[in-house]
Amino acid sequence: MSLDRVTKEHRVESVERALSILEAFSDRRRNLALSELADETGLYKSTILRLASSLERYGYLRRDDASRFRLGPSLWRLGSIYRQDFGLGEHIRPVLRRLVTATGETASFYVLEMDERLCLYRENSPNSVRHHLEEGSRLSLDRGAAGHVLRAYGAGSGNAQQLLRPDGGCISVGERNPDIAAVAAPVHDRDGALHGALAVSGLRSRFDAERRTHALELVLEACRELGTVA
Amino acid sequence: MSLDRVTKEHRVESVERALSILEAFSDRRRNLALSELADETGLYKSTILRLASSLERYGYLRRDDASRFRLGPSLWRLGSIYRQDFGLGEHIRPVLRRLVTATGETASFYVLEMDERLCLYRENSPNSVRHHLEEGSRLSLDRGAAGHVLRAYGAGSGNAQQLLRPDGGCISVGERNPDIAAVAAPVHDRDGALHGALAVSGLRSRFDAERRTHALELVLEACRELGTVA
DNA sequence: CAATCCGGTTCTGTCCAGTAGAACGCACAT
DNA sequence: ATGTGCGTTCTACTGGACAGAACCGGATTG
Repeated sequence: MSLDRVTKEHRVESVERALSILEAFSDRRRNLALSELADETGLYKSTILRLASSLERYGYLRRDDASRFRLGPSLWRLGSIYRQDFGLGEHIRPVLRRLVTATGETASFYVLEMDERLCLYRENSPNSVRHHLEEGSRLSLDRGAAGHVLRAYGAGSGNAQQLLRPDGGCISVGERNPDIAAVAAPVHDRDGALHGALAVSGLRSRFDAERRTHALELVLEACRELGTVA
Repeated sequence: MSLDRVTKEHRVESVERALSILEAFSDRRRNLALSELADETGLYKSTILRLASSLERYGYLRRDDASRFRLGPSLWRLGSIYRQDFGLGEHIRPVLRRLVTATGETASFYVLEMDERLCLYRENSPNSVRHHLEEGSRLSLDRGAAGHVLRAYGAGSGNAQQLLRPDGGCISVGERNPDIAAVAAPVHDRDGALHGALAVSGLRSRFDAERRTHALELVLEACRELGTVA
């Protein structure tokens, strides 16, 4: 009987213990002491040291001069391969940059992963000093224009359709962050399947209704352009 | 007795088996069949399926509609945290972009990891159509201006010092790729420790001796600027 | 049409890999 | 001098993980 692979019973407990060590890190917690890892994962320190030794050997973890653990270079290397698999290569940054220039706001590209969105590319606006979000960030799908777009086109969520405009894009104001407004639209690949969502976002005080409408036009046009290379 | 951590005997074989599955992927081989993974890793297919189940569950691997394995989103997310740890945030892309604009060539930032260099940031020149190198790429240290710089300042290699210019930078022509010339210089952090190397590279037919000298001046200036934020 | 091949999946007896958790050493605080 | 907390080492014990055969289904070949 063929179970769904992700939920199937097969598992290797040691591997999942090791991965749970890696999962303890976040952009707010980029280095951790042994005791902190023990607290976070519930693993014994001796267990962590053994697992960490293997992770270090393969470059997934490292230890700094103060014996604190940090994530290792193999993650960046393999993560970059994951991103390359979306096939946007050298095309997306110029497109994002044009959007930044034309709108004065930050431009991003998100993909749908499970029940979240993941930021693959981001070009910050020189104007946005406290709009801090990094490539690699995970965000929810239930707030923000890009979340609605990914939910509507990719996750088959009926209610997200209602949040879309007739042109297929979406505008949100102060949903994920009260001060931020965003516009987004879907990028489809040649087969018509959802590839990701292109978004422009900025402080709502500057990114007003008129500018949002104009930005969405530019985003929709950029999505059509990206759709020809995906 | 305190052994060097990376070479110490402790290891968890199952974890290293799982990681060897991830290591089978590269930018040239972004999706693999079960049999290909078996060939590449030497593991039994049943072993791979068990290990892969855990990797999938944590988002490190996924399977597409054709049952081929691909790297998963967790690698991009954690890899981005690794890159953030270098603290270059929003400062480096504008610096790289200025170098691209001023020189007409591609600009990159590399860090030293073990006995290799790893590309963390890259801004491609619109001119360079076949100068294909991605963020995340690993390169050797023994060829190319950036490799020499990282070896000289970070790996304590005596002979690399000789390849440096009096101003601390380096120029290379056709070392790693016969058609490519590059200039590079070190970025130090506030403590004076090596942070990474900034490089500009392009086709040697266009990136001639005069332009390289000028580019190196700009790179050295940019390195000083980046040194104040690292 | 039957036989063969190949890739992916399932199953289970066996064994040793991996864990739990105590003990230890060291630095720092009281 | 004593107590605390962190990181490291050690080992008896157990169940996690593997090897590898068997199976299934689709594609190919004769």
